[in-house]
Amino acid sequence: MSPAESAELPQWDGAAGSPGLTVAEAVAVQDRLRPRADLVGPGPRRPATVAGLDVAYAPDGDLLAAAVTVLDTATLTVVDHAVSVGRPAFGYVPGLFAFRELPALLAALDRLTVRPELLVCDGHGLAHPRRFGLACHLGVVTGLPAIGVGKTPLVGTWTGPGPRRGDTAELVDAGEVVGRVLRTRDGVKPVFVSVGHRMGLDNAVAQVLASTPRYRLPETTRTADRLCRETLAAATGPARATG
DNA sequence: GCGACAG
DNA sequence: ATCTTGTCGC
Repeated sequence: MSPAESAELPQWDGAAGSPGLTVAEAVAVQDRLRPRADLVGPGPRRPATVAGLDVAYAPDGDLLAAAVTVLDTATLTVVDHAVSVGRPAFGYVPGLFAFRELPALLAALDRLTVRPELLVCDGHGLAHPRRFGLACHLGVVTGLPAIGVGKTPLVGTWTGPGPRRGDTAELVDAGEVVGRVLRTRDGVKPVFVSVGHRMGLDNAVAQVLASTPRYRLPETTRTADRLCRETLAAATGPARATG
């Protein structure tokens, strides 16, 4: 990467380890934004496009690359994409993920030329200790329908689901249904689906199934994951010759 | 008080 | 998230 490009890397307040917000302030922000999340939807039943978002971190944790891919739902092929490179905006605090990744994700979203009809986030939405995970935050901030698809649980308990693709179990936390545990492939570890914004849980599960024709994770997540890793590699490895 | 804890 | 050897299977 050229010096000119490096100079344009987005820089957000607070380098890693010195966040611009305190934990208490971040929690207060979540409490203030939570009422603005639409958890009912139902959201578009047949969206034409769906976006995947993901972030990759450099080994030292000082640099990150965010990627957004927009897929045509009919073919599940990428029709648009964008990336951003920067520093984590907050330390790693389970429950405060958005403050770490959201700035970079928003920067990438801003560079899209196609406005996706749904955001599929790598992480949770409602299935969060304060019911305001990354997917809720991203949805509220962008105004777009958003759902969370987590690979591991953050909160909640469940029983099942059955062993076949499409089998589900309720994800329950403190007596509330906060999401659904969904088997996307026969005999493979399930994923955790929760509502983010402007989409109901039934539809969220349907959208995830529609985007997992072959692997455990949605094509949205897979394409975004690949893109952010490639972007990070390009921003890190090769371009350090003269040193 | 102690452990667990999205990415 | 990232690191990392080996192993099972299409």
